[in-house]
Amino acid sequence: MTLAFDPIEEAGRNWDAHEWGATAAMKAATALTRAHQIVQSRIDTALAPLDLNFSRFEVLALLSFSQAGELPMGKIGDRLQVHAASVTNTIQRLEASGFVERVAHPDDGRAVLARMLPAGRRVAREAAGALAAIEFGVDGLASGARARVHRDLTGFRAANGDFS
Amino acid sequence: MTLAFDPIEEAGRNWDAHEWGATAAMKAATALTRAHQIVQSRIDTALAPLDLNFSRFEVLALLSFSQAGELPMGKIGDRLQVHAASVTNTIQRLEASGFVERVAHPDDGRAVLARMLPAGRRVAREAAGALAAIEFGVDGLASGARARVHRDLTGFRAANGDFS
DNA sequence: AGGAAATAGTTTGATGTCCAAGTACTTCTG
DNA sequence: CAGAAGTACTTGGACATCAAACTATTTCCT
Repeated sequence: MTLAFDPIEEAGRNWDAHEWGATAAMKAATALTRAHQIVQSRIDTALAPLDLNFSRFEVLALLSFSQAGELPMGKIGDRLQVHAASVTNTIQRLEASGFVERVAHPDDGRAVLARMLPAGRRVAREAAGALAAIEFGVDGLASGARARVHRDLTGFRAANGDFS
Repeated sequence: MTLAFDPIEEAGRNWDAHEWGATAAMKAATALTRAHQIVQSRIDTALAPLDLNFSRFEVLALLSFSQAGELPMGKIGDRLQVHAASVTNTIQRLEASGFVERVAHPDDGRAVLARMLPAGRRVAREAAGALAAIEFGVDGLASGARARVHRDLTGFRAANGDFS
């Protein structure tokens, strides 16, 4: 279903006509939402054949980059900025796929380590290739636009306390 | 939980170190995702006291802008680019809140019209004010950045067939 | 040392989204 | 004009996320 006009521009005209205010902000926020949906959908499509979605891939990538190939659950949640319950769910899914295992933390009886298994390391590399091949879904952004968006959104994230 | 560094930059360094490729694309896509999460969360927080979320608000806005204050379900899905099943769900929720009613389409026995009720029209206006007050969550983007992001992402959406 | 407070995870329940299948109605076609 | 094909919507199931309540363990404080 492709519309013959930009629904965001149409919404902007209506927004103005009704004097609802902040039209430019509305258009920027809505464009951001739509663009995100497109990117996410393309990424998930590329990862589906590998029995992964983006969340699960992010966990595998994080474990790939860690020294020992293992991290406590909480650390994973902090880094990926997702809720602890979501981490539990994601790790269970990865465990069911045979990509990670859960082991007790040696020094802290409360903590659980997620540890990468060989199949996980293999699929992570493969998934990275699949994502690079589709340019993370943003090949529709020329390199200039890509850098601008990255820079502007990084400033936005900083302004909103995403990191400091 | 605020990290003391940008996790996206950190991921970029690891990505490079492991030669996983397409680092710039990865950073742009990830920044887009995080920025979207921030905006969405701020919008939903602003709308929660009105018994709305962004999806339900979008439907009310669309109905507010329509001539008769009513639209067939399918039309709503097309415009907002969401699945028909999601429209059904969203309208049921709005109906339960007393914001819309569902009536049979006069000319097409298959179709159902969602029709705005007075309470819906009232809350839509109120919600629009609440969103304008927080600048749709993008007040962290200065007007220059806002226009750039809007323009670049509109180009991206067009390149991906979001409209033509 | 010993109880209060903090921390790490899991579980449960509410939301929301999509896909696939099903129902009902309309339009197309020979 | 009857059967085939298409369209509009709903339903049920899978999945993901988050918030709140709960368990277990550790740390802090006197």
